[in-house]
Amino acid sequence: MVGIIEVAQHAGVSTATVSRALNGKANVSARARERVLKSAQELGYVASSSAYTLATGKAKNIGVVVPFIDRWFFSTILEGAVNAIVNRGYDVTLYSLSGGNENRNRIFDELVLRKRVDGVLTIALRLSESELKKLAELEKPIIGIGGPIPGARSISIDDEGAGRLATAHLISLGHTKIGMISGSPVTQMEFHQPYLRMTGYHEALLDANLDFHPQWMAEATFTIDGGYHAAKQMLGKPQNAPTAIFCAGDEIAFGAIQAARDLGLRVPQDISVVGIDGHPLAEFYGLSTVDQKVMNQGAKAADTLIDNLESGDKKDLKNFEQLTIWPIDLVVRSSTARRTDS
Amino acid sequence: MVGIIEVAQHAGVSTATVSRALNGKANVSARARERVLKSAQELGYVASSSAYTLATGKAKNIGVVVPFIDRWFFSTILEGAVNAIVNRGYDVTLYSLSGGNENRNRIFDELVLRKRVDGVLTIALRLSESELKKLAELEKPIIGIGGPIPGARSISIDDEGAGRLATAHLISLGHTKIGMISGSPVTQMEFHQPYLRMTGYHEALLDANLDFHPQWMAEATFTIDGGYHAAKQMLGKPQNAPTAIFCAGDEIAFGAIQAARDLGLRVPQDISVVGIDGHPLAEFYGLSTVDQKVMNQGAKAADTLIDNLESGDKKDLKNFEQLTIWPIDLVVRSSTARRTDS
DNA sequence: TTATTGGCTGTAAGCCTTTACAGTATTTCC
DNA sequence: GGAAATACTGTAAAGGCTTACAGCCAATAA
Repeated sequence: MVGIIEVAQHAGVSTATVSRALNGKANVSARARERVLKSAQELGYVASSSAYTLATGKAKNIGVVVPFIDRWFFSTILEGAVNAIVNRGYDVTLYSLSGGNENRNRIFDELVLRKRVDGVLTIALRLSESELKKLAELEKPIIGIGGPIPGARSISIDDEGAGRLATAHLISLGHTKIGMISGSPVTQMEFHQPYLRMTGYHEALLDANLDFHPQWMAEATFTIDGGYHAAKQMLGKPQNAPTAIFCAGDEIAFGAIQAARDLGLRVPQDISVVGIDGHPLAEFYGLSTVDQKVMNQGAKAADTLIDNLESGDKKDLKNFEQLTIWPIDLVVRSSTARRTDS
Repeated sequence: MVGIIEVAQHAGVSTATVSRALNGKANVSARARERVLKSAQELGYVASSSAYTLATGKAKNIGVVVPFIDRWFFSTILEGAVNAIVNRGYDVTLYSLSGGNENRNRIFDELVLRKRVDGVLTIALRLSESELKKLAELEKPIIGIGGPIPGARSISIDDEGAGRLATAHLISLGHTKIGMISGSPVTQMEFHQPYLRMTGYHEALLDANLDFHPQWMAEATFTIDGGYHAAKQMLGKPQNAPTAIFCAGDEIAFGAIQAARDLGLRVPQDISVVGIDGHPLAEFYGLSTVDQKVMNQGAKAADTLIDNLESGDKKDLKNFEQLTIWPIDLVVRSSTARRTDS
């Protein structure tokens, strides 16, 4: 295994100069730098990251914690975050909580403590008091996506506003019988998106002086089949069915569209459907949706975290609470239309 | 920051004893061990991983390389692998190639070389000559999922056999006009699954003395809308449409089912559809499919890799080529039925 | 009783970098 | 030409752990 000493000998300089040259530090003559670079290249030398970390205290590594990997929302944020992190020259250590909650303690205790990571990015995760305390003690910057984190930085859309926007869109099309299929939380430790989106729905109804009917409210897992079954129940009732449905997520909406069709209802003539997300299949299904540019959220959070890390500014490392509201955008397609009196 | 020295003082022993006790080594009296554990607990001590790695040469970390994260197949394997790895007490460093190929070199050069990882798990990735050489030189064990890797260990289903099995299932139901929607590779550096599955399809036809009609062959991206569009073309032709379709992936099959319905064809009465994968939505769509237990593949590969790593057996570290064929299983649901003469 | 063994324990070297500090060569300015 | 500043360069300490080796003591054997 070739180390810094071999490179130094090969280049005819000291290890200090090799280190300086390779790390782009000042105080290295052009000639020395060139020779070092060439030697390192030739010998295929790359500095040991553990020695680097031990000496500098920097791990060049970001810990990313997700509740699940194999779901569209999480994997998409992850994709955005991972690419952004790698582009900044950092590695990512991935922790998934899907393996069971007993891992959770270990993750926060050991992995962060062990100086494996310089900072932590959590996705759609509420942190417990003690977890926050631990992270704060270590002065590791944290950033969260999906909801506010007490004492730390975070990025989230305005879920309530998104619910209001989607519902208002339906109202503006003349709908008065508007149902909602909400999402059920997948784990205990998530944010209250479903609840907030529902609140937005209620507010929009209230603003328009529309009644809320409990039978127009359902809950489903954030999947196509969840949405399908819920919508089938809601739309299958012979009378008093809504003419429009707001779904808390796009996948739910895809299922709802499917269910409507299976019931012989035309979308959008007989029933309008709107979702939240901006799922890649929304285009295919012609789904009108509140786009929240999921992948970009991951990238943005990662960049913010690393900016933070690198802005030697100590004050920045203090994880003062700060919630950045991520913009959303209503994309109207063919699943919503003006209400037709039938 | 509390280090091993503080723990040693607190417990009234030497650092050597602390290290031995914490790592479960022999030659520590029960009393000393207990006191060390208690002190470490009280002080909230966890050994620095960089120091550990530097001293032992072990990173307790597995590098996982995927072409994409935000696609069902990859994220599911990843989920399985990550959970298995964490259960073995290792971390996972995740590399995605989706950010562009210029990252690829960096990943193999630096990240592995830098001793960040003890081993590498690649998912659905063909490795180049030089990448294999690099890994071999470093004597880092590698394992791949999705196809054979020259000179290294790998796990894969028999793609040709899967194609044969799916097609034979349709044939056994009396179908003679059998189409196939193949998948298009997403990146250059993937295995030839689409091609192999197609070969299996051809073989099965040949075995049954059935003709192959080029117009019954289409290609689609591995997505619902890809399958939808391809199937619509194939089934939309007024005459000589197939009565059954074999899709190279479940998502393609979902789209095909959709397309058939939109064309007024009943599944399975008018058209049978079979896929490959075992996607969680297969149940919902009633899709007959060749289940390849994707998540388990990830877990199995991870466990094999770590077994390898820990079986101090030097011979095992030689990455002798070895392809483990992963079992598949035809799951028959309601999307396939006996051909009815129409 | 003494000699041997075996179980524990501690000291200190080693893992591979980075970087403070001191030292040398070169340039600049009177 | 000499002094002072500048630009490099090298030596060696530090970072926090593991572990080889030597030392100690109590237990066992003779």
